[in-house]
Amino acid sequence: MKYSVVVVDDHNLLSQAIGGLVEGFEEFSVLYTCKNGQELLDKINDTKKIPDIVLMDVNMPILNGIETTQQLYKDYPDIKVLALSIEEDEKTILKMLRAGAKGYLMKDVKKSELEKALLEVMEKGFYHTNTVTKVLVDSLSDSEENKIVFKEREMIFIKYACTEMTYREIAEKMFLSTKTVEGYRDAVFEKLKLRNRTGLVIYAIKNKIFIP
Amino acid sequence: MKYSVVVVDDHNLLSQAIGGLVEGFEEFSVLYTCKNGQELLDKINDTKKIPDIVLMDVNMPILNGIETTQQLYKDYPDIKVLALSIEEDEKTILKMLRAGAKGYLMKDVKKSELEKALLEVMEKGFYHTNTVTKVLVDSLSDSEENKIVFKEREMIFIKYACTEMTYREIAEKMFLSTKTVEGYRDAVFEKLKLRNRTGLVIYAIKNKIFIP
DNA sequence: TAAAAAAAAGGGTTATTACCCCTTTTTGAA
DNA sequence: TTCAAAAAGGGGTAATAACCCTTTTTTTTA
Repeated sequence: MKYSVVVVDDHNLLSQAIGGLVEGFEEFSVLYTCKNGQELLDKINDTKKIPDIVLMDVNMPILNGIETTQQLYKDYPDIKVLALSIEEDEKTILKMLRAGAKGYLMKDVKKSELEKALLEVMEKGFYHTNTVTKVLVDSLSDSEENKIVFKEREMIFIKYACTEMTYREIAEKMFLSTKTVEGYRDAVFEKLKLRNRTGLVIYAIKNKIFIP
Repeated sequence: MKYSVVVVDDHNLLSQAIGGLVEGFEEFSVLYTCKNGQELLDKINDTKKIPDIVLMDVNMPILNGIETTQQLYKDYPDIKVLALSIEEDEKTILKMLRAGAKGYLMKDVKKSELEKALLEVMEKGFYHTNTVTKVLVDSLSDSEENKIVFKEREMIFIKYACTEMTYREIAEKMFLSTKTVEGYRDAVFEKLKLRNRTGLVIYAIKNKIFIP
């Protein structure tokens, strides 16, 4: 019995091409394809056709790969997700893996590597390229031994950032230029892999840096 | 013995004019004047010349009237603050009063009213114009009888706003246009008198609308 | 004391936010 | 059934935020 694969990608051409490759593999066959995460979740719920493995694009309209994977992992923990993306940045890779993906491939992956990845995910439970492994190791040193450590000034900045003050106002309070304050913001965002202040406030409250 | 007054305003002309008026009052005399809040706090700490009443501008560089009043109220609760501003908007008035101001006058106040206000603040503890009283009454109905009530959709919006999602992403999640989502934001900000999402996140966590 | 790290700040760009205005459609109650 | 909210959304704009990259000065430490 072949493993069943679902391809989720908003680019019709690409998803068909990938589907074609998969059909060519000895051990795999395509169950169906979807144009976005919502379509996948709906299809699984409606038809109960549950794939063994999902080849998931990360950037899709309606419901993106990260959110879809989270949802899927919650409702169907046995379905393996193998991420397939053009993006290679650390943040995205980590988010996808944290969401439950078993592997992360670039879209320019060779046929042979795709097959290898699919097989390893089904048999070993994961498949990681060197790039992804490095990201994992780096993130590990952030969360275990090294922990995330803020400098004095960064800590002060975080506390001010947990108010309604603009960066200009924070700069006035700290007797610095706004550019310096924005520098602290960038450093803190990088350390915590954040996109905006909303995330910082939640982090600060969670970690009792700021008590509301 | 006359009551001592300190005038804090970044406009030299205006602070001198006000100083002149105060000097003309039977019961008051000017102790000194300052160009911003920081200067006032420094002067009080350095010289220990503590005024009975401070005529405080709201919009000043370095340290504005709201923050200065908060600080002053914490360290010297006996010093009365009478706010003097060109701004007449609800948010500013409320912030100034919450910070501890005993009254709030427009800068185009007449000499006789200024004297009356100073006297009443010293003798009755407060002086409020009709405008300010209305703002107080309105804010009261928000915090006691009426309470702040959010509609269903506003609640959902608030929960999404407590993530790193942009409004565009929230709109996609809620199957609405960004304009509608921005409408919810405006409504919520108005109800809570907020300036930005940072304040909303803190409010939501404080009030257990969102648990991080 | 030379090299490295941290702190401060500037320049520039684009996206997002916050804040107005105002219109249409839907819905609910009088 | 009509009147009034509520819900959804459009247009425009200025300020702010986020994201780059670079430079100078100060502090640390190897």
